[in-house]
Amino acid sequence: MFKIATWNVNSLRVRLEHVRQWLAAEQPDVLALQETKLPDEAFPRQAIEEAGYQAAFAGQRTYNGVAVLSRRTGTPFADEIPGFRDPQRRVLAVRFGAVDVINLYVPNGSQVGSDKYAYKLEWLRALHAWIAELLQSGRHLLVLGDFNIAPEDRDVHDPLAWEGQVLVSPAERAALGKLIEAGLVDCFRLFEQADGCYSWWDYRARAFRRNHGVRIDLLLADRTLAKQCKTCRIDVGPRKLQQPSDHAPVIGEFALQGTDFALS
DNA sequence: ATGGTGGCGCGGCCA
Repeated sequence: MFKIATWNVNSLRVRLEHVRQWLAAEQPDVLALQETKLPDEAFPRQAIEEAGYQAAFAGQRTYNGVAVLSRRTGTPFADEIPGFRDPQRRVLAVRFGAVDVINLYVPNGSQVGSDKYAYKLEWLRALHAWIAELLQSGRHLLVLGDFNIAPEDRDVHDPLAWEGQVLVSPAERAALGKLIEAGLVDCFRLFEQADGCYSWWDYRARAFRRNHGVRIDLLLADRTLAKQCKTCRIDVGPRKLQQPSDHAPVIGEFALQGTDFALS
């Protein structure tokens, strides 16, 4: 079984021990991190290697920053959306055998109608072109990360209060819908899930204790890999720790049967 | 409640 997870850690420096404890407990094959908030020269490579993982990273001071931790050594092949120049480090794609793992920290968008919102939609347009091209070329994809989009109203604790806001606006959901139409599957919804499953809760107003959350951290797979997905769940455990990230990890397990998927 | 909390880095931005 191939186990892969995504986690927005909101500063890897602050959350390093949470990450190390979680790796030891869950032992995923791959962990995609977002908001590491570290320049590459400050990446805690040694601490990650001591935990038994290789690290690829595209870092940035203060904001953004992504990393892919893995038991096996992968081949990084993109740290930007091709053709979309961006000083913000939000993308890291790593090839493991026949599977391309694409780790994303989608822009938040701030407010509907703002410059940051326009940037988010442009970013998602460029992402779609890239993903569609990879799928058409027959690559197997696992696209995961903090999408900053809640796919449906059932992914939002109070859809009426959120209506029209960033994370749920129709244009953002349409952009996610285009990724799905291109040939990706939201693995979480392949399985029966309890009501009120979320992956992010605001630090403010005791939102986690009241489960006032949204599901914006996603694991998407191409249709072939999706058929081999055996589980997908959100682990709220780390959100309960002292000084937690505001996001919880999302974990998927794949059978990866067939010679295409010999991840050697 | 145009607030609230947290990270970065030391004032103000970002989420």
